[in-house]
Amino acid sequence: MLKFILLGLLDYRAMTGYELLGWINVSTGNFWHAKLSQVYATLKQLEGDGDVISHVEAQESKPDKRVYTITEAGRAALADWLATPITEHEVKKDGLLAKVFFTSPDEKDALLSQLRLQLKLHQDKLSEYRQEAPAAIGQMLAEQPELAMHAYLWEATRRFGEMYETMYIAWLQESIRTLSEQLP
Amino acid sequence: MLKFILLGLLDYRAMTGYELLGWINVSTGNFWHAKLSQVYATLKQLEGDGDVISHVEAQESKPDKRVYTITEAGRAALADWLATPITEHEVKKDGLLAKVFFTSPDEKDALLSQLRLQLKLHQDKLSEYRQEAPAAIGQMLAEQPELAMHAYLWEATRRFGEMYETMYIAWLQESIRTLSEQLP
DNA sequence: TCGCTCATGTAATGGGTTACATGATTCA
DNA sequence: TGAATCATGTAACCCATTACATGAGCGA
Repeated sequence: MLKFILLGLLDYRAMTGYELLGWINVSTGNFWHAKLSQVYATLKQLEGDGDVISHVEAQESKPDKRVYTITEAGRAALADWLATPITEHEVKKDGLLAKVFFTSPDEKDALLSQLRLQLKLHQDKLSEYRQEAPAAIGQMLAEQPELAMHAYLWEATRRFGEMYETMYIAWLQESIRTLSEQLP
Repeated sequence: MLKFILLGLLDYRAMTGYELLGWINVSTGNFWHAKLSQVYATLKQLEGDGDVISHVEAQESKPDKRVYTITEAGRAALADWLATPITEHEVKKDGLLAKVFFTSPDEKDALLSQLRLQLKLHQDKLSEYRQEAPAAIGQMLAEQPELAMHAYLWEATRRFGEMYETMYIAWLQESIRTLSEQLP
């Protein structure tokens, strides 16, 4: 539900669609992401539902921008979503696991090289969670010092990313080792 | 791509849509899932593309069934997909993390009880990976002993589920502990 | 001069969920 | 008697991606 991600961010402060995507990329990118086109489409839908309102601001030496502000109805919708607990186990989808599952056992070398490529991708992501992500939290706090208490929650989600990538790397290393022994 | 999951399963043996969903639930459910309606729709699409063919079989005291068989073109499409490496970091989506991120810091109690509910869900899932999942692999091997080499690959994906749930539980426990101290 | 940042959107298509519609057999 | 299993599908809708379309300013 990108809808709620946008409402959550607009609850911090009014922003344009372009700015929203910037925040998504540095903060919620860990657990939710979107394309700019979807951000604009969703904002339009939110405005139609009365959850946000917008106005156009002219700028010097930059294009005009449309700034979105959350409404009371929008705050209520957000609070409602936050208060609704998730009671089912959320199912993940992972294309790599699908390939591992269905690879033909005689394609051992191709599989192992795909796993080694993944290892590099996940190691890079891990160092991002350890370096860029804490910096992004600091940046957000610098812009909005009143959100200090929120930083603990942001940190918890960053920490998830760190633990997830650590686990993924451990699984890749274990799998590379055991499959290289087990497959013919 | 449910398409490739279905081709992968049909490469083991010919099956009906209903049977395919049964296998998805006990084997690939870990990394890919689908609704029955989507399975039927995707099979129809695959048949239109020439990747599978089907025929109807009459049964005693059961409804007629339509059995799908993979074609040479389907095998080629599957091999092609398997050979194409994933070169980008796959982005996950997680509704719980979204809620943690955007929860108001003064909703501490509501948040903690949502995290405790999740803890139970993930603990149940972990024991499923430790009990039902190995049994399902044994079951698949009993039905198709010629797939013995595939079992190493299936086990690798089962192991991912086990490690993922273990990590998720550790994160939940850590977050419950630290947030209950940090939030007011 | 080339690519990046800022800035906005629409249209077509694809992938997936929910709801609808049907019906026999078997087991508790 | 009621629920579960077996068995098939369609239609409407929602969410998301890709492609298209435009354009100024700035720094290398």
